[in-house]
Amino acid sequence: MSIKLVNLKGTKDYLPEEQYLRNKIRFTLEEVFKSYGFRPLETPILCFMDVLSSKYAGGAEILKEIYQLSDQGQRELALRYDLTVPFARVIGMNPQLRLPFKRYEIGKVFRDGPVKTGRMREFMQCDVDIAGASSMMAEAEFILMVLDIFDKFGLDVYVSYNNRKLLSGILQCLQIPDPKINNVILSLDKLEKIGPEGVRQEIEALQLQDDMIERIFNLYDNKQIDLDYFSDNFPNSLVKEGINELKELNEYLLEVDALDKTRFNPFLARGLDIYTGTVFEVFLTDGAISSSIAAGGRYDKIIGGFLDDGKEYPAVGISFGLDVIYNALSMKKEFKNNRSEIDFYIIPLGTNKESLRLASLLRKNGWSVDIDMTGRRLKKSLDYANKEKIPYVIIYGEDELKSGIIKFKDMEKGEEKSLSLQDIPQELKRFLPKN
RNA sequence: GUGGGUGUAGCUCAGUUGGUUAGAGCGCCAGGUUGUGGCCCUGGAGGCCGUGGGUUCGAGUCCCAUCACUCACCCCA
Repeated sequence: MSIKLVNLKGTKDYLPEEQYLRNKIRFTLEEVFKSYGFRPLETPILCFMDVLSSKYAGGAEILKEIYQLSDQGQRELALRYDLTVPFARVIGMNPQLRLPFKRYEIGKVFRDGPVKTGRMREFMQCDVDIAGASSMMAEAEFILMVLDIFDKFGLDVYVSYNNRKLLSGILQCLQIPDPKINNVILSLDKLEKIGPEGVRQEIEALQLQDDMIERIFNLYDNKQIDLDYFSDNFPNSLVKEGINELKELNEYLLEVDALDKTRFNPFLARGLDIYTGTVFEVFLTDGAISSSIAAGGRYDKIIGGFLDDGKEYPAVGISFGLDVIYNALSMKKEFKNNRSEIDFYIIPLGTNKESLRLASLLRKNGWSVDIDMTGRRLKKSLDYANKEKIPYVIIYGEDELKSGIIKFKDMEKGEEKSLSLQDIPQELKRFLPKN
């Protein structure tokens, strides 16, 4: 009986065509991360369960989604479900690290949760965080970095942002009972997604007093909404703090000409317990993908709470969804029908040894070279090169061996040129300059 | 977790009111005489018709169950 070849639900193989673009995305991300002074960090996927599950503000929900396992020593282990806990652990284990500590990590994380499109159980997370910075300069740099990155990808995006202090403070002012504040925030966060009517239904289901609901929606209906409006109408220390932070951030954004790419959205909330201040989400301007393609915010309490060492670790972070970016890019036509990464395909016709030597020579000169090793007919090999979208083919047969002149074929144009074997690297550079 | 949809070749799908050897296109491999691709022609490999029961002389087709995938809500980055 044969084994049934299947992947685990929520996992998948990324075949070369797809993986090529994924690698490119990853490379671009890393390049920009580095240019903003973030340094690479890699942490183990395999963790101790008690470290992963201790005192983390993620709450009990995420704990259910942790993959658990044990080793031969009966230790209770788990697969990491995000990159923030490992980040905090590294800070705790390395007190000599100078703050602010800026790192990025790109790696796989695992969640045993529901699977749907764009949501796997094993997936890539690209996190960039800075610990030890309380200034809004951190947020400004992150937003700037986001814009740089999507500019490189050629994707038109805007950054929606808010401050959690503002939203919570307003709701406090409205006398909404504490236990329900979170629910209201969650509903308001869906304004863009399900519209005001949907949100109204959800909030009405919370059985708040009617005048509270009306006041909430008055806010939404008021087009003139700005920071001064909030500070005038909601005298509350939290609101004030939030507004000051937003104002500081706005000044920075103005200075770096990023205001036209950012939108203040007073109802943006994001995941509940983690964020303490600024929150932001990145969306495609054309709305081709409705969910956010990157998101982050400030979480000043998490690392300190996790380490419990009496110190404070104000932190800001952002997470990029590799798969979402992939989806966005693959919708653009210039990313379809990508030519092969292979520059030349050598077809030996009774010249295996010499062809190997030629391949080696070309590779030393910086090209990617593939070579036929099946000995199949010439037309089959040409067809293969054609289907693989390899741009150039070199035909190296016995005639060429004798004359020292090989045939060099442009697969797209169909043109064929004769080139002297002696100075082939120089000749080929004229057709396909390497950078 | 709730509700809907779909399961037939590697992929996209046909498959009449139940009827005998299960189909197409694409892809893959090979051939259409010696070393020239993209088109065309021919052939080949590849299916327990998701799985298990039931109805029937007979089930890919009808019924039940189950599993998987998928979409929408719920929840969650």
